[in-house]
Amino acid sequence: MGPGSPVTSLRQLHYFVAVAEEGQLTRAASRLHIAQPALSQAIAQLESQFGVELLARHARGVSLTPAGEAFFAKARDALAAVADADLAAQSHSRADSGRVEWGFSGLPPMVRAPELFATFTAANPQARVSFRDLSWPRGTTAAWLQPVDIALLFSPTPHPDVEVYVLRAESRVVLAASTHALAGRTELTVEEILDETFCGTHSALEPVRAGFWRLDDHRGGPCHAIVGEAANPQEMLAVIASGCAITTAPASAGPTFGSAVPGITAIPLPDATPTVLALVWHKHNPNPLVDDIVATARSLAASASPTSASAT
Amino acid sequence: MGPGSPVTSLRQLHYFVAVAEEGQLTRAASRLHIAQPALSQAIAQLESQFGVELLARHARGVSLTPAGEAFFAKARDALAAVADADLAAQSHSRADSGRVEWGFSGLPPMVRAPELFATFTAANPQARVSFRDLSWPRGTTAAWLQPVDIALLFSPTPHPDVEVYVLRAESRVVLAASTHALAGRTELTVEEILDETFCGTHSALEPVRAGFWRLDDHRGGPCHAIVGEAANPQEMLAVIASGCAITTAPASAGPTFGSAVPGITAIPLPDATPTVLALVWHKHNPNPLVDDIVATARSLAASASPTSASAT
DNA sequence: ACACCTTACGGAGCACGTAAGTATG
DNA sequence: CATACTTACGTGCTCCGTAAGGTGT
Repeated sequence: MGPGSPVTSLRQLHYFVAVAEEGQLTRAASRLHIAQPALSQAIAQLESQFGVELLARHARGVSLTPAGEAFFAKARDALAAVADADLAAQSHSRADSGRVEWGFSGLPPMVRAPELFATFTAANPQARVSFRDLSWPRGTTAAWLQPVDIALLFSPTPHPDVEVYVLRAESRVVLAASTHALAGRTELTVEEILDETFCGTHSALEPVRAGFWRLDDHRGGPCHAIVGEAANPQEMLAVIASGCAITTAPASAGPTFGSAVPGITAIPLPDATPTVLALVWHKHNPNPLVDDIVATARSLAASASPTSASAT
Repeated sequence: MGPGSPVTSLRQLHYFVAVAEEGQLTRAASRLHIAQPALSQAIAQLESQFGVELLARHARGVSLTPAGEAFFAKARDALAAVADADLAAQSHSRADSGRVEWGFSGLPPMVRAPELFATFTAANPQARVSFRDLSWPRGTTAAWLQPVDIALLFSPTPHPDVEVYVLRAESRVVLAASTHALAGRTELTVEEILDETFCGTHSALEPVRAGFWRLDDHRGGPCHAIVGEAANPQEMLAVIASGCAITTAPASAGPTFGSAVPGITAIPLPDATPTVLALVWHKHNPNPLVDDIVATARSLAASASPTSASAT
C-alpha cells in the first residue's frame, strides 16, 4: 500500500528465520537446501533494503542485533500467517474434490479404529483418503491438526477452535525393554513404577500431554529421572528398546509394538487413569466428509452400546 | 515445515487480494501496474497449485468461490503480518541511523506545534527528520501510525499499544463556504448548526472519530444530512468550498485554511467540546529520538505553565 | 460488437551454484 | 590452519509484456 515500501519477499523471510534459528549461515543454508553464498547474498540484500544490520557477524557464526530480534519475531508470525492461508486453500481443495486427509500419531487410523475406518470407507467408496503422520502435538492442538482435515489423538488437549468426539477409553500398559528389571511382571501398579526412569519427550510438546504418559497426574509432579528427547512414537520406542527408560502407552498399542519391536514387552497397568481415543477436527472445516466421519462414529457408538461415547 | 507444501509466494497473495477486492482482473491488473494476462497467469498458477477454483469467472468479471473467500481472508491477514515485519525493520533502521519519521494529517508538525518542533530540531541538529501524510486514521490508531515513529493527531482514539501525550486543548471553529448561509456570522453555537448538512468521511474511518467532527456527541446521534466521502483534509476542503456541506475543525486550522482556500471562512464555535492535540507513538518504539521528542514536549509544558499538559 | 478472460511466445531480470577471496581464533 | 562469511561470475528459470484467440451479453 504505502509508496516506496521495500516489500520483502517470502523467500527472504524464510531464509532469515532459518538463519536466526540456526545461528549460522552455513547450517541454515544446508537446512534450506541451497548453497551458503546464496544465503549470504539474500541476507545482505534484506539488510540493504532496510538499511539496518540484522545480524552481527563473528567468527563462530552470527547473532541477532536488536533490530534482528524484532524482525525475527514478526517474520515468524508472518510466515505462520502465510502457511495458514495455504492450508485453508488446501483444505477447500480436498473438500471440493472429495478427498479427506487423516492425521495420526504412531499407528494409522485403520489400526486405531478399524470399525470406524471400514464403515466410513464402505459408505463412501468414492472418497479418496490420504494420511499424514503428525508426530506428536507441538504447540496447540489447533496448530497440530492444521495440515489435516481430521485426526485421531489420545487424550487431546482442549482448544476453542477444535471439536472433539471421544471414541473410547483405554486402560494403559507399561512399555519396557525385555532386558528391563520389570520385564518379567505380568501386571504392575502405578505405585510400583512412579520412581522409574521415564522416556523424555521433545521440549516443544505440550507439558500437560507429555506429563500424562509419565504418570505426572498420579505422582503430582514431574519424574525424578528422564532419559531421551523423543519427538514421536518411533523415537520413543528406540529409547525404550535400549532399556534405559520406560513409558506408559494405550493398551491397544501394546500388542502392536510388542510384536513389531522384538525387544519390547507391554505390561498391563490397570490402576492408571485411562486414556481416551478421540477424533479431533477444526470447527468450521469446509469438508463434508469430516461430518460424515463424525456421523459414522456417532452411529457406530449408538448401535454398539447407546451410552458408551460422548461428544463435547 | 510440512513436506511438499505449495509455499505460495507473496506476489501471488498480493495479486489475489487485489483481484478479490476489485472483482475484476482487468481493473486489478491496472491497480497493480502489470498487464492483465500476467495477472491471469498468476491466478491460474495459484489455483493449479492448490487444485481449487478460487474465482468464478463470468462475463462481467469474477467472483469468489467459498474456497476463494476463505483464502482471501487468510491472505489479507498474511499480507498485513508481512507488512508489519517490514515496518518493524524500517523502524529499527531509522533508530540506528538517527532518523525519525513524523506522521501527520492535514497540517505538518511544524505548523501544528511550532515550538515543540523548533525546540526538538535545535536540540538535535544531527537528527534527520522525515514526514508522512497519513490521511485520516483508518482502522485502529496503532495501525494508522505503523509506518511512522511518532505522529501528531487531534483527539486520538485510545489503543493499548499506543502511548499518548496531550499537547494542548483547542476550541473548534465551523468551516463553511463564503457562499454558505452561515458565512456572515462572526460566532455560532452548537445548537444552531446541529441540523446543518455536514461533510461525510471515508467509510473506513473510525466512526467515533468521524462523528466527533460532525458534533455527534452534542447531538447524541448521527447527522441528518451528510454529503461527500472525504478521505483526508484536502478532499474535505473541496467539499466545504463547494458549499454543499460544513464541518467543524480545530481553531488553529481556521486561519490557515481560510487563507489557503479563498472560498472558505472559519467561524468560532466556542461552546463545542474542545479537541485535544496529542503526540501518539507505539509503545516499545526502539527509536530514542521518540523519547527525546516526548521529553521536549514535557519540558516545554512544564516551563510554560506547570499544569497545562498531562500524560496518559 | 463490446468487455472480459485465456493462450502463445519472446525477452529481461534475478536467484542460484561454483570458485576464489578474506577474516578470526 | 580450520571454520565461517563475502565477492565474482556464468547459467537457468520465472515473470512480464505484446499479440492473438476465445466466450458470454
